[in-house]
Amino acid sequence: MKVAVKYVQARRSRLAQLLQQHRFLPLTELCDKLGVSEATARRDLAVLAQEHKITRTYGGAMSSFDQTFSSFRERQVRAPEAKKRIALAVHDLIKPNSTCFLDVGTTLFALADVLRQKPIRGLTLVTNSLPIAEMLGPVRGYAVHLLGGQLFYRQSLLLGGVALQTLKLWKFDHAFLGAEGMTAEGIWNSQPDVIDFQLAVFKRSTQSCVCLDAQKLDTQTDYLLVDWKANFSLITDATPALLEKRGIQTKKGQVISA
Amino acid sequence: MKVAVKYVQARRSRLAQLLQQHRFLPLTELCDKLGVSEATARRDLAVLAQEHKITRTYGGAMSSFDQTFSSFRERQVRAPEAKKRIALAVHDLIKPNSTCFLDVGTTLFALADVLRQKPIRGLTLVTNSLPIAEMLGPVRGYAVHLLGGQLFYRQSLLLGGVALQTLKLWKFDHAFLGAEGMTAEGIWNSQPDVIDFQLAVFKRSTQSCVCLDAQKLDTQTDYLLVDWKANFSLITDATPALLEKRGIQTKKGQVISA
DNA sequence: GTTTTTATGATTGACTCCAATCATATAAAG
DNA sequence: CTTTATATGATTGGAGTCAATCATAAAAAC
Repeated sequence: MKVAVKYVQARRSRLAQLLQQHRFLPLTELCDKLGVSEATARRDLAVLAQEHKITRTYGGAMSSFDQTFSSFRERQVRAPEAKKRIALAVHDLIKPNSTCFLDVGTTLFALADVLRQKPIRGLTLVTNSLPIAEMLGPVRGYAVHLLGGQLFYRQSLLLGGVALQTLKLWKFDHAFLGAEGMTAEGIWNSQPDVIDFQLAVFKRSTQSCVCLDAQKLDTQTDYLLVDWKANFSLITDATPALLEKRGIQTKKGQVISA
Repeated sequence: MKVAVKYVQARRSRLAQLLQQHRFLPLTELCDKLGVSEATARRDLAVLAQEHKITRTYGGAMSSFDQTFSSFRERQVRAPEAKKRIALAVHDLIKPNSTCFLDVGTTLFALADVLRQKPIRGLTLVTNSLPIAEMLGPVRGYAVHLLGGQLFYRQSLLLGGVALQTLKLWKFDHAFLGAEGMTAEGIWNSQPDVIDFQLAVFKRSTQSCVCLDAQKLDTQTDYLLVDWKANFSLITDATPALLEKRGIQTKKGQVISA
């Protein structure tokens, strides 16, 4: 039984929109929502797939537009077990009702995941990482703030003058930062404006922690963030013996082992 | 042929991680990536699904964590055609190399989608909406900035003192705002801090536009944003005749019809 | 008003996916 | 070293999905 062309187009529009709102919908559910048979839904999906408006899977469909910070999430995560251990060690440090800054990076993302799964009461969390904000935003009892700034999409982070300016409004109990490497000389990163930002975070924090796994040992990039005399803690899965073996001389109590 | 328990656990961890990095993977691809048979992959997926670490679908799997601003995206979108027309009308207004502010709301999200599909060269875009930042972040040639502030996850927006502060750093060629309703008296919204913020945006914009579809006619909420004497443009699919019929007296050239 | 076009749901046979079962081989336990 | 447990891949039969086909009914065109 033929229906009017404009009804068909409206139905297909609504179908595409439904799939934009859900990550995946099985065919039977699409039939229910649209009030059509499987055969009709299949034909609609075939047309929309051909127009690249949806993505077809076996038994269902999803939208074509990938609304996640895909370049961040596709990044190869190395040493996930070590990062998880560091994240758990950090979790043990954080007290209820405290204010923490979370930097960008896969170790901090692992920390966000632990904070999501094991919430700590009354936390105020400040970050410039959009995936971390996205991860922790739904957790009841958390007040999540973003610093703002220019969006660097590939790294899923916000930087620039605005971020530095809004940073000045904050005072953190703890700050948890990432870096690219650590050597006998200190902690290294590869972008000067990231370092500027991180130093600014240091200044505004009662306790500043750099979270690095053992794979970052002996990695030196272009810019020295801090040397070992500076006032910060290192949270790492590398043992004190291993650190000493690599010529890293830390102060008493500076290293927190994960 | 039995393999060690720790190999099984490592493989399952890697499987969960793979699915965190991709929205969906078919079973055959998971087999390829993990180097196991379908039967083994199915058993692994069954275990991970039971532990709520992944979501199983017919023919494949995806991660459990829903990494989109789901409360925003699940919101019922009404009058999508009208919103699309308004979005296209706005697109026609925007000149290359200009600086625009995009507010929160489903009409502005439709605008973001048009700006994604039909990019305008050299735009600087400022927003406090995370889905809009996420949508436009990947577009080459766009500089996307977020204002920062406290994350209101359900509305997927940033508000508060920080947002107002960082707003002061900007001057917009155009600002495109949403609202809850319009009557003979003016434009209405339902939250005072949203109105404070929007008025601050008005002040910093050469041209301020409110984008409302006809469904918002005769809708009055708690707070008046602006009356019709104020200096702003209305971009709407409601005809001038319909506006006049509802007792809305606009200034010459104030209404841009979509 | 008549003819043509086409969208629909039902049906069908082919294809894909699935869990259960089994034999085998290795890890784990004693 | 022996015995037990269990992870694996292959196989199987059942379940689910799929596109093609068809009859029907209404929209569209004339």
